[in-house]
Amino acid sequence: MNSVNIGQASKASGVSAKMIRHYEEVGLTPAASRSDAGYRQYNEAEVHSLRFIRHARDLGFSIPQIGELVGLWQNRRRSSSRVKALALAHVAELERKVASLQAMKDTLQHLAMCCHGDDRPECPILDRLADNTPH
Amino acid sequence: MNSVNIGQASKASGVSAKMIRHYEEVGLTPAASRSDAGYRQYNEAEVHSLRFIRHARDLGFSIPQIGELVGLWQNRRRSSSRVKALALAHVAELERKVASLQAMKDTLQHLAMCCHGDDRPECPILDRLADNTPH
DNA sequence: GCTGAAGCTTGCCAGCGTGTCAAGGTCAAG
DNA sequence: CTTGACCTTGACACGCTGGCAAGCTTCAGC
Repeated sequence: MNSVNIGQASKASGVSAKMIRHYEEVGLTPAASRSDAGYRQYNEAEVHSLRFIRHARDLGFSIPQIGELVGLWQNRRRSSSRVKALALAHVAELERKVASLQAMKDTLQHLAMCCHGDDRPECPILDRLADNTPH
Repeated sequence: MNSVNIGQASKASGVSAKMIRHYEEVGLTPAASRSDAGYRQYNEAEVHSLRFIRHARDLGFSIPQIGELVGLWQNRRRSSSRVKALALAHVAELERKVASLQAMKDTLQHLAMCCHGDDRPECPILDRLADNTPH
Protein backbone atom coordinates (compact mmCIF):
# COMPACT_ATOMS: atom_id res chain seq x y z
CA MET A 1 0.00 0.00 0.00
CA ASN A 2 2.22 2.73 1.33
CA SER A 3 5.44 1.21 0.02
CA VAL A 4 7.58 3.27 -2.31
CA ASN A 5 10.29 2.83 -4.89
CA ILE A 6 13.92 3.58 -4.27
CA GLY A 7 13.68 7.14 -5.55
CA GLN A 8 10.99 8.07 -3.07
CA ALA A 9 12.82 6.27 -0.28
CA SER A 10 15.92 8.21 -1.20
CA LYS A 11 14.17 11.56 -1.08
CA ALA A 12 12.38 10.71 2.13
CA SER A 13 15.49 9.48 3.91
CA GLY A 14 18.21 11.67 2.48
CA VAL A 15 20.23 8.63 1.42
CA SER A 16 21.11 8.45 -2.27
CA ALA A 17 19.63 5.59 -4.27
CA LYS A 18 23.14 4.46 -4.98
CA MET A 19 23.92 4.19 -1.31
CA ILE A 20 20.65 2.47 -0.50
CA ARG A 21 21.60 -0.28 -2.93
CA HIS A 22 25.09 -0.36 -1.52
CA TYR A 23 23.90 -0.76 2.06
CA GLU A 24 21.76 -3.64 0.95
CA GLU A 25 24.67 -5.21 -0.90
CA VAL A 26 27.01 -5.08 2.09
CA GLY A 27 24.32 -6.34 4.41
CA LEU A 28 23.76 -3.22 6.46
CA THR A 29 20.09 -3.36 5.52
CA PRO A 30 18.12 -6.52 4.74
CA ALA A 31 17.32 -7.10 1.09
CA ALA A 32 14.31 -5.02 0.15
CA SER A 33 11.24 -6.77 -1.18
CA ARG A 34 10.58 -6.38 -4.88
CA SER A 35 7.64 -5.48 -7.07
CA ASP A 36 6.64 -7.74 -9.93
CA ALA A 37 8.93 -5.75 -12.16
CA GLY A 38 11.84 -6.20 -9.77
CA TYR A 39 11.73 -2.70 -8.30
CA ARG A 40 12.79 -2.42 -4.68
CA GLN A 41 9.92 -1.54 -2.33
CA TYR A 42 10.26 0.30 0.96
CA ASN A 43 7.70 0.71 3.68
CA GLU A 44 7.74 3.37 6.34
CA ALA A 45 9.78 1.37 8.80
CA GLU A 46 12.45 0.78 6.20
CA VAL A 47 12.57 4.43 5.28
CA HIS A 48 12.87 5.18 8.97
CA SER A 49 15.84 2.83 9.17
CA LEU A 50 17.47 4.60 6.27
CA ARG A 51 17.04 7.89 8.02
CA PHE A 52 18.62 6.38 11.12
CA ILE A 53 21.56 5.26 9.03
CA ARG A 54 21.83 8.69 7.49
CA HIS A 55 22.01 10.34 10.88
CA ALA A 56 24.64 7.91 12.05
CA ARG A 57 26.74 8.59 8.97
CA ASP A 58 26.39 12.29 9.54
CA LEU A 59 28.03 11.69 12.89
CA GLY A 60 30.87 9.88 11.19
CA PHE A 61 30.12 6.30 12.23
CA SER A 62 31.49 3.62 9.91
CA ILE A 63 29.20 1.12 8.27
CA PRO A 64 30.12 -1.73 10.65
CA GLN A 65 29.49 0.56 13.60
CA ILE A 66 26.17 1.59 12.16
CA GLY A 67 25.31 -2.07 11.82
CA GLU A 68 25.82 -2.43 15.54
CA LEU A 69 23.84 0.69 16.30
CA VAL A 70 20.93 -0.47 14.18
CA GLY A 71 21.03 -3.80 15.95
CA LEU A 72 20.90 -2.10 19.33
CA TRP A 73 18.20 0.27 18.19
CA GLN A 74 15.98 -2.61 17.22
CA ASN A 75 16.73 -4.63 20.30
CA ARG A 76 14.38 -3.82 23.13
CA ARG A 77 16.57 -5.61 25.63
CA ARG A 78 19.63 -3.52 24.81
CA SER A 79 21.52 -1.86 27.58
CA SER A 80 22.27 1.79 26.99
CA SER A 81 25.79 1.22 28.29
CA ARG A 82 26.64 -0.63 25.10
CA VAL A 83 25.46 2.29 23.00
CA LYS A 84 27.28 4.74 25.15
CA ALA A 85 30.50 2.75 24.91
CA LEU A 86 30.22 2.68 21.15
CA ALA A 87 29.61 6.40 21.06
CA LEU A 88 32.49 7.21 23.36
CA ALA A 89 34.87 5.04 21.38
CA HIS A 90 33.88 6.98 18.32
CA VAL A 91 34.34 10.26 20.16
CA ALA A 92 37.89 9.18 20.98
CA GLU A 93 38.51 8.28 17.37
CA LEU A 94 37.21 11.66 16.23
CA GLU A 95 39.41 13.35 18.77
CA ARG A 96 42.43 11.53 17.40
CA LYS A 97 41.64 12.61 13.88
CA VAL A 98 40.99 16.18 14.88
CA ALA A 99 44.32 16.34 16.68
CA SER A 100 46.14 14.90 13.70
CA LEU A 101 44.58 17.30 11.22
CA GLN A 102 45.04 20.19 13.58
CA ALA A 103 48.73 19.41 13.89
CA MET A 104 49.10 19.36 10.13
CA LYS A 105 47.24 22.62 9.88
CA ASP A 106 49.36 24.32 12.52
CA THR A 107 52.62 23.19 10.96
CA LEU A 108 51.57 24.26 7.52
CA GLN A 109 50.17 27.55 8.69
CA HIS A 110 53.40 28.35 10.45
CA LEU A 111 55.43 27.53 7.36
CA ALA A 112 53.13 29.61 5.20
CA MET A 113 53.52 32.57 7.50
CA CYS A 114 57.26 32.37 7.07
CA CYS A 115 56.93 32.39 3.29
CA HIS A 116 57.16 35.73 1.52
CA GLY A 117 54.76 34.67 -1.18
CA ASP A 118 56.21 36.83 -3.89
CA ASP A 119 57.93 36.33 -7.26
CA ARG A 120 61.12 34.99 -5.76
CA PRO A 121 61.70 31.26 -5.55
CA GLU A 122 62.89 31.09 -1.94
CA CYS A 123 60.31 29.27 0.09
CA PRO A 124 60.51 27.82 3.58
CA ILE A 125 57.62 25.50 2.81
CA LEU A 126 59.54 23.73 0.09
CA ASP A 127 62.68 23.86 2.21
CA ARG A 128 60.89 21.99 4.92
CA LEU A 129 59.46 19.40 2.59
CA ALA A 130 62.86 18.93 1.03
CA ASP A 131 64.52 18.39 4.40
CA ASN A 132 66.82 15.52 3.70
CA THR A 133 67.74 14.36 7.15
CA PRO A 134 66.88 10.73 7.79
CA HIS A 135 63.60 10.39 9.59
CA MET B 1 77.24 3.25 -8.59
CA ASN B 2 75.35 4.49 -5.56
CA SER B 3 71.98 3.43 -6.85
CA VAL B 4 69.85 1.15 -4.72
CA ASN B 5 66.96 -1.23 -5.06
CA ILE B 6 63.45 -0.43 -3.99
CA GLY B 7 63.89 -1.90 -0.52
CA GLN B 8 66.80 0.39 0.29
CA ALA B 9 65.01 3.35 -1.23
CA SER B 10 62.02 2.53 0.92
CA LYS B 11 64.04 2.39 4.12
CA ALA B 12 65.94 5.54 3.26
CA SER B 13 62.85 7.54 2.38
CA GLY B 14 60.25 6.17 4.72
CA VAL B 15 57.93 5.37 1.83
CA SER B 16 56.81 1.75 1.56
CA ALA B 17 57.92 -0.21 -1.50
CA LYS B 18 54.31 -0.64 -2.39
CA MET B 19 53.74 3.08 -2.39
CA ILE B 20 56.91 3.78 -4.36
CA ARG B 21 55.58 1.55 -7.12
CA HIS B 22 52.19 3.16 -6.82
CA TYR B 23 53.57 6.67 -7.17
CA GLU B 24 55.39 5.57 -10.28
CA GLU B 25 52.26 3.97 -11.66
CA VAL B 26 50.13 7.07 -11.22
CA GLY B 27 52.85 9.30 -12.61
CA LEU B 28 53.79 11.17 -9.47
CA THR B 29 57.37 10.02 -9.96
CA PRO B 30 59.03 9.28 -13.30
CA ALA B 31 59.53 5.60 -14.11
CA ALA B 32 62.65 4.40 -12.34
CA SER B 33 65.49 2.95 -14.40
CA ARG B 34 65.93 -0.79 -14.20
CA SER B 35 68.77 -3.23 -13.63
CA ASP B 36 69.38 -6.07 -16.11
CA ALA B 37 67.11 -8.23 -13.99
CA GLY B 38 64.34 -5.63 -14.09
CA TYR B 39 64.86 -4.31 -10.57
CA ARG B 40 64.08 -0.63 -10.07
CA GLN B 41 67.14 1.49 -9.33
CA TYR B 42 67.15 4.70 -7.33
CA ASN B 43 69.91 7.27 -7.02
CA GLU B 44 70.24 9.79 -4.25
CA ALA B 45 68.23 12.46 -5.99
CA GLU B 46 65.35 10.04 -6.46
CA VAL B 47 65.46 8.96 -2.84
CA HIS B 48 65.45 12.62 -1.91
CA SER B 49 62.31 13.12 -4.00
CA LEU B 50 60.65 10.24 -2.22
CA ARG B 51 61.45 11.81 1.10
CA PHE B 52 59.95 15.07 -0.15
CA ILE B 53 56.80 13.21 -1.11
CA ARG B 54 56.71 11.55 2.29
CA HIS B 55 56.87 14.86 4.08
CA ALA B 56 54.15 16.30 1.91
CA ARG B 57 51.92 13.32 2.64
CA ASP B 58 52.61 13.71 6.33
CA LEU B 59 51.13 17.18 5.99
CA GLY B 60 48.05 15.73 4.34
CA PHE B 61 48.59 16.88 0.75
CA SER B 62 46.88 14.78 -1.89
CA ILE B 63 48.84 13.10 -4.64
CA PRO B 64 47.84 15.64 -7.30
CA GLN B 65 48.84 18.45 -4.95
CA ILE B 66 52.15 16.78 -4.27
CA GLY B 67 52.68 16.53 -8.00
CA GLU B 68 52.39 20.29 -8.17
CA LEU B 69 54.65 20.79 -5.19
CA VAL B 70 57.32 18.56 -6.66
CA GLY B 71 57.09 20.49 -9.91
CA LEU B 72 57.54 23.77 -8.08
CA TRP B 73 60.34 22.37 -5.99
CA GLN B 74 62.28 21.40 -9.08
CA ASN B 75 61.56 24.62 -10.89
CA ARG B 76 64.15 27.27 -10.15
CA ARG B 77 61.97 29.98 -11.67
CA ARG B 78 59.06 29.24 -9.37
CA SER B 79 57.50 32.04 -7.44
CA SER B 80 57.01 31.32 -3.78
CA SER B 81 53.56 32.87 -4.01
CA ARG B 82 52.36 29.83 -5.93
CA VAL B 83 53.63 27.52 -3.20
CA LYS B 84 52.14 29.68 -0.52
CA ALA B 85 48.78 29.72 -2.25
CA LEU B 86 48.81 25.95 -2.49
CA ALA B 87 49.71 25.66 1.17
CA LEU B 88 47.06 28.10 2.30
CA ALA B 89 44.40 26.39 0.24
CA HIS B 90 45.33 23.19 1.98
CA VAL B 91 45.24 24.89 5.35
CA ALA B 92 41.71 26.01 4.58
CA GLU B 93 40.78 22.48 3.58
CA LEU B 94 42.23 21.11 6.81
CA GLU B 95 40.36 23.72 8.76
CA ARG B 96 37.13 22.66 7.13
CA LYS B 97 37.73 19.04 8.00
CA VAL B 98 38.70 19.83 11.56
CA ALA B 99 35.56 21.86 12.03
CA SER B 100 33.41 19.09 10.60
CA LEU B 101 34.94 16.39 12.79
CA GLN B 102 34.86 18.64 15.79
CA ALA B 103 31.16 19.28 15.29
CA MET B 104 30.51 15.55 15.12
CA LYS B 105 32.54 15.02 18.23
CA ASP B 106 30.75 17.73 20.18
CA THR B 107 27.32 16.48 19.21
CA LEU B 108 28.16 12.92 20.07
CA GLN B 109 29.84 13.84 23.29
CA HIS B 110 26.83 15.80 24.36
CA LEU B 111 24.52 12.92 23.58
CA ALA B 112 26.75 10.49 25.41
CA MET B 113 26.75 12.69 28.47
CA CYS B 114 22.97 12.55 28.50
CA CYS B 115 23.01 8.76 28.34
CA HIS B 116 22.83 6.86 31.60
CA GLY B 117 24.96 4.05 30.28
CA ASP B 118 23.41 1.37 32.43
CA ASP B 119 21.42 -1.82 31.85
CA ARG B 120 18.27 -0.04 30.84
CA PRO B 121 17.47 0.39 27.16
CA GLU B 122 16.55 4.09 27.23
CA CYS B 123 19.17 5.98 25.32
CA PRO B 124 19.16 9.56 24.02
CA ILE B 125 21.84 8.68 21.50
CA LEU B 126 19.58 6.20 19.75
CA ASP B 127 16.65 8.55 20.16
CA ARG B 128 18.52 11.20 18.29
CA LEU B 129 19.61 8.87 15.51
CA ALA B 130 16.06 7.63 15.20
CA ASP B 131 14.65 11.14 14.91
CA ASN B 132 12.15 10.74 12.16
CA THR B 133 11.42 14.31 11.18
CA PRO B 134 12.11 15.01 7.52
CA HIS B 135 15.51 16.51 6.99
C1' DG C 1 -2.76 2.36 -28.29
C1' DC C 2 1.66 4.59 -28.99
C1' DT C 3 5.37 7.41 -27.77
C1' DG C 4 8.53 9.63 -24.94
C1' DA C 5 10.25 10.81 -20.53
C1' DA C 6 11.34 9.54 -16.12
C1' DG C 7 12.41 6.00 -13.15
C1' DC C 8 14.16 1.52 -12.15
C1' DT C 9 17.54 -2.48 -12.84
C1' DT C 10 22.44 -4.30 -12.95
C1' DG C 11 27.24 -3.82 -13.62
C1' DC C 12 31.52 -1.57 -14.29
C1' DC C 13 34.94 2.29 -13.63
C1' DA C 14 36.76 6.16 -10.83
C1' DG C 15 38.88 8.16 -6.91
C1' DC C 16 42.32 8.04 -2.48
C1' DG C 17 45.95 5.59 -0.03
C1' DT C 18 47.43 1.62 1.74
C1' DG C 19 47.84 -3.32 2.80
C1' DT C 20 48.08 -8.27 1.70
C1' DC C 21 48.74 -12.23 -0.78
C1' DA C 22 50.37 -15.22 -4.53
C1' DA C 23 53.41 -17.00 -8.07
C1' DG C 24 57.45 -16.38 -9.93
C1' DG C 25 62.47 -14.48 -11.01
C1' DT C 26 67.23 -13.01 -8.90
C1' DC C 27 71.03 -12.69 -6.10
C1' DA C 28 74.43 -13.55 -2.55
C1' DA C 29 76.20 -16.37 1.01
C1' DG C 30 77.09 -20.85 2.66
C1' DC D 1 73.40 -26.04 -5.52
C1' DT D 2 70.46 -24.71 -2.03
C1' DT D 3 68.46 -21.44 0.90
C1' DG D 4 66.64 -17.17 2.19
C1' DA D 5 66.06 -12.47 1.33
C1' DC D 6 64.74 -9.53 -2.07
C1' DC D 7 62.59 -8.20 -6.35
C1' DT D 8 58.82 -8.54 -10.05
C1' DT D 9 53.78 -8.24 -11.51
C1' DG D 10 49.03 -8.85 -10.68
C1' DA D 11 44.92 -9.21 -8.22
C1' DC D 12 41.90 -8.26 -4.23
C1' DA D 13 40.67 -5.74 -0.09
C1' DC D 14 39.21 -1.88 2.84
C1' DG D 15 35.69 2.50 3.14
C1' DC D 16 32.48 5.58 0.87
C1' DT D 17 30.68 7.78 -2.88
C1' DG D 18 29.89 9.32 -7.61
C1' DG D 19 29.18 8.47 -12.50
C1' DC D 20 27.91 6.16 -16.76
C1' DA D 21 25.81 2.71 -19.79
C1' DA D 22 22.44 -0.62 -21.53
C1' DG D 23 18.18 -2.19 -20.93
C1' DC D 24 13.48 -2.71 -18.76
C1' DT D 25 9.05 -0.46 -16.58
C1' DT D 26 5.80 2.85 -15.66
C1' DC D 27 3.07 6.64 -16.44
C1' DA D 28 1.27 10.77 -18.64
C1' DG D 29 -0.25 12.90 -22.73
C1' DC D 30 -1.79 12.64 -27.34
